[in-house]
Amino acid sequence: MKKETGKTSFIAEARREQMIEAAIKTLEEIGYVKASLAQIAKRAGISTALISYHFKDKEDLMNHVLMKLLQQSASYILERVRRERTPRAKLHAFIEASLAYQGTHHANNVALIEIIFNARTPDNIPYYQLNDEDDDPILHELREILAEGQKQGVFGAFHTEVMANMIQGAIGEYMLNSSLMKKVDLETYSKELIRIVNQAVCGNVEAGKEEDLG
Amino acid sequence: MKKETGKTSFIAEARREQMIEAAIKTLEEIGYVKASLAQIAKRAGISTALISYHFKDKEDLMNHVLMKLLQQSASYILERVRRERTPRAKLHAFIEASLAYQGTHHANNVALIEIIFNARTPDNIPYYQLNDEDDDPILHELREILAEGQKQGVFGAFHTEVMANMIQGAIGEYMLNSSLMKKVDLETYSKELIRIVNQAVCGNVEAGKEEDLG
DNA sequence: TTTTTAATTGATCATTCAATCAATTTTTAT
DNA sequence: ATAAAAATTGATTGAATGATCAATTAAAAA
Repeated sequence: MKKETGKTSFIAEARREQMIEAAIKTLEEIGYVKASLAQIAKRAGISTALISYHFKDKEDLMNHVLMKLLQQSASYILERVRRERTPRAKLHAFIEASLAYQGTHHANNVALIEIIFNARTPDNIPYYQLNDEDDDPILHELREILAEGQKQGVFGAFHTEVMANMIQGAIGEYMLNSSLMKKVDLETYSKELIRIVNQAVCGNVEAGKEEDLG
Repeated sequence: MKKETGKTSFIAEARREQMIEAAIKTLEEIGYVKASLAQIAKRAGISTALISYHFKDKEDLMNHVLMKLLQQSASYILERVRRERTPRAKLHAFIEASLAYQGTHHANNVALIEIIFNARTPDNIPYYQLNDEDDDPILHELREILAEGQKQGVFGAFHTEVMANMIQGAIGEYMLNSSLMKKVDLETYSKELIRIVNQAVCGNVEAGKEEDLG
């Protein structure tokens, strides 16, 4: 890892992967504030200094963790959405896959939350206030599904940006609100949310026309 | 503040209030991780030791800040909801007030987020995973509005718990997602969200009967 | 006024942490 | 086999932090 070329050896890459996994486990177990390099190293079974050797600094490590978490959930969801053909089926798949991922990758979600709400850029801007550079690919897909449904006339009139974020918010709520998790199991929440959203997007196409809707 | 009686002098109470305000400002400006007692004291124009004198420890201070933030937003929202009479009007007021509070109390919301996603109990449980003891009074009100609307027959059939959390999630999304704030202004988001929710709760009361809805 | 109690401070302590470095082992290249 | 580069470690450093304490000032009670 001494050379500045983009190349990294297999062993270095494996180590980095190992550290990223250990970091995720650490974040889940004790949270960001207590997730010191020593704690992460302990879980990886290595020395603290080795982390500094493979990553520029702690922020660099956390950024790699974050990237991995985002890519993993995005590919999981998008893959399932793209199996479907119609906007309605895609929308259902989107909600179902988003919630299913949370159910099957709990540690990942906790780690994601810990990083997003704790990490800050060098100029001290919290990650949760960062506008995802280009754009969140998941939200982008959701927007496209909604727009396509409206174009095809199977969805009614509504403000797509607001609808998309409402759906995302409803999905995220299940991840954040643990008392909700206790009251409603994942399957029920998924099924009912799909039903409610379906009702919301179906809309009253004629009635909507009286006003200028986005 | 030496005596263990419940009484606190006026001056002590004012100081505590001042420190809580300084803590909110600090949390907004530099975030929880960097919000050391020294930073908070600096913004309050007092010495670090004085915080330890008036609060048991840092966690105690943060708990007081959190309580104040929760009470303030709850009273703001609930007061406006209770002015309305019909379930539909109450629901609209709920959404509008929740979003309006965010718009007019930005610092408070940032501080709230910082605490909820960073603070942990002594046994290391993050606040965001805590089931609000009894129950969140805001969510409770929302549930009641929805149930009452269904009872009166002005709302259709839907799973109230899921609907309530979907609405809360949609509201919270605006607070958390800053790229959304840039794309859609608060007034538009509020108006459109009310419209969408209205469509969702109105429901197709007859069509819903074919299945067993919660 | 005097005395007692409350409020406030500066200094200090022990701890924790990220980062660094020289030294050592392992891997790769010659 | 040997030299060179990469990987890994233990120890250390310097900075930051929460908490504590004796000392000082302000307020309240006597």
